[in-house]
Amino acid sequence: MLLLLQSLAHLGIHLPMITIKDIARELGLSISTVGRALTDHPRISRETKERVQEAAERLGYVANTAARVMRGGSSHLISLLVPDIRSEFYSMVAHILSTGFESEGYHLTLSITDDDPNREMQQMRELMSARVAGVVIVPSANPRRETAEMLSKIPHVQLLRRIASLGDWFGLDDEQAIVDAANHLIGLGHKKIAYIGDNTFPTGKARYKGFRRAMTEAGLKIDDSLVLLGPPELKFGTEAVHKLVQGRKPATAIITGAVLVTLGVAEQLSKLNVKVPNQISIVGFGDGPWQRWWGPGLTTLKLPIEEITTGCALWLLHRLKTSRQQGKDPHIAVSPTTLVIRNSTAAPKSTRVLR
Amino acid sequence: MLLLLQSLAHLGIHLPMITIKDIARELGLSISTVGRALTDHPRISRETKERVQEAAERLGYVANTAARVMRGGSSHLISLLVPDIRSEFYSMVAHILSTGFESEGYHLTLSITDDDPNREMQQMRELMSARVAGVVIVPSANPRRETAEMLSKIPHVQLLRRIASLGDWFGLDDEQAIVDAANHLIGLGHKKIAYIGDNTFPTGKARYKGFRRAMTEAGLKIDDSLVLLGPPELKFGTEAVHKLVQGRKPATAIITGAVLVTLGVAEQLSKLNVKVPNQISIVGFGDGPWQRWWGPGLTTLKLPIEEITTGCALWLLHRLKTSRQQGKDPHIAVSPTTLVIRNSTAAPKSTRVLR
DNA sequence: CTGAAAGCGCTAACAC
DNA sequence: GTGTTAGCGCTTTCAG
Repeated sequence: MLLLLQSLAHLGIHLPMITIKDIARELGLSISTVGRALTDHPRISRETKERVQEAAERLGYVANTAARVMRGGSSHLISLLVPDIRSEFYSMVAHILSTGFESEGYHLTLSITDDDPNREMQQMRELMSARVAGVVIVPSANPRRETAEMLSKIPHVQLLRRIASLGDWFGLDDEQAIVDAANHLIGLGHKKIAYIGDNTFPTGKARYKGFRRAMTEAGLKIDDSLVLLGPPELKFGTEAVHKLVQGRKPATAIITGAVLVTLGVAEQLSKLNVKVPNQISIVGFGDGPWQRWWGPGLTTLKLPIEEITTGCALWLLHRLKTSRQQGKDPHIAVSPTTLVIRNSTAAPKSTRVLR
Repeated sequence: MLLLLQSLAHLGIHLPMITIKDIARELGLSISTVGRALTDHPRISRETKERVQEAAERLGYVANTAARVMRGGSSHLISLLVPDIRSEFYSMVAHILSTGFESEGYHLTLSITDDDPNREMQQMRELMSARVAGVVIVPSANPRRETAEMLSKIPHVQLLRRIASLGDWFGLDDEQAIVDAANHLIGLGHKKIAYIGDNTFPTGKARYKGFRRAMTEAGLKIDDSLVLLGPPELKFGTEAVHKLVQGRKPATAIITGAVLVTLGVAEQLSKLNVKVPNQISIVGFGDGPWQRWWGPGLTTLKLPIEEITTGCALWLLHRLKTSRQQGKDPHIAVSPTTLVIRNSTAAPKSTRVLR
């Protein structure tokens, strides 16, 4: 019989799933007894439990999540909303979350927003409809009000990017990161430092602020023609390099303020055969395997992704257990970045000549 | 009232969701009328539909997927099971699938198997329980029988790796890929070619077979001490390089037969300061940004990921529409790889000396 | 210890 | 054009 069913399945005939009712009929028990046996209810005899267990396995019974959810139970689904999972950044996040949640009985769903507030809202609608237990979101620059409303109804955490009105957040010390990068260059004697980064997202603004702060504190003037602000995308990085190269005022160093921008800039510098660090120094944002191999090795800001993602996961799981949140201030966790110095940064030519 | 509800929500008090019943009460209509209005039923007056629509939006109604699923409807969930989403490879797959499915009203869930058959089985149980509509799986080397049984009950496709008994598959022409790589090296005059790859998965076996075939067809002897077989992981790649370097018989070229192995080998060659292609040539497996920048530029096999993933997505969506599969042979789609020649391959020293 | 029955939210067959 | 009702699979009272 079982074999027959399987061969039917192999033919692509998808049979109805086995339910608690089937087991009850098979064993001549009532539905509720079977249900209790399956949930290890104390007032069920061991013998009955064993019989039920055996029958369940034999018939290939799989509990129906939908039914549980309908009764007000959890979907055991936690969703991750990111702009683009191809980023090594976000794929690392997804991996950690998926692994971490699974061990707690939760399952990860993945939504790509492409930084489009409408897609983001649409995805959130789906998630609300599926009654996801929780959400980890890297929000777009300007989430729709409806998105915020939906989020407010379920446990959620922001990751990396922060929209103040959305509550809890785990992220980087963005401003200080760029301050560190700039100070490193300033310490090497650079004065004409270009900044290529984002100014759309709060994180981007913070990084840019860090750049200005470091320059100001060092008593250096910021040359506006060396500040290129745009979306945190690979394409913007490549274009920015073009502009920089074509501009009259030469920079002796570049700081990039976003992961993909760094990739675009690096790619373009290679393509244009710019000598690093002879012609120009560069400090990147984000570290991984390729940053070690690119040109002379990229001096870059290493981001504590594992750290903040793990923190984020633990926090959300905690929130899911303690159903009711304290009506307190949002939880904010800021993690520091680390400047990894390789060979893409050196003293500027003029300085070295003067020495 | 609405404002009150929202402020409550902001305090973390998660209210019960609005149901079709609430709308009915609000409007003094019956439940079924509201239900029909929401699904744009023909026999409902326009006026009623508009009133219902308005009320639904005002109250923030979100349909309950669980209820739909319980009635035999689709969960609109499609699952992707991969060993490790951090691979640029699989994250690309995830991105394409998520985007592609979303436009068809499906949502992607992500399961990490870590190539562990038990985790794989456990994940599948969860998915069956959640009544996912379909599954895209990169199977582990030896899936548990129960995993196969569960898969047989729902529409599914294998991606990249293929277990014959699991049916439909979209993958690469693995054997031919390595034949191309080997022929390139053989054409350059290499005779002592090392192969570092996997021999656990069917795909790995096919690649290794390609290596042997190319060597045999060229009349070259395969030196077993130059064949290093192990799991398709970064660590194995680095270890393999160590063994190769310590071995007495020197290879003049390396072929790597897996993406992560390539990464490990490349990393290790850099670390050991091996001159490429002077001391040794190398052909990698898989292309991306870093392969261009690594050392002199890595000659490598470019994989048509977008192509096979898109094909895979379309096929699965098709299967979901035509509920009943033809009881025919499994659908097999093989896509060719492309050898991208950069500067990590050159004629072996001895040959050049002789010229 | 076990059974009967209600109800979660929605859809659809059946009234009117 | 709209209302009534049954039932999807499961949990959870309430009865034995």
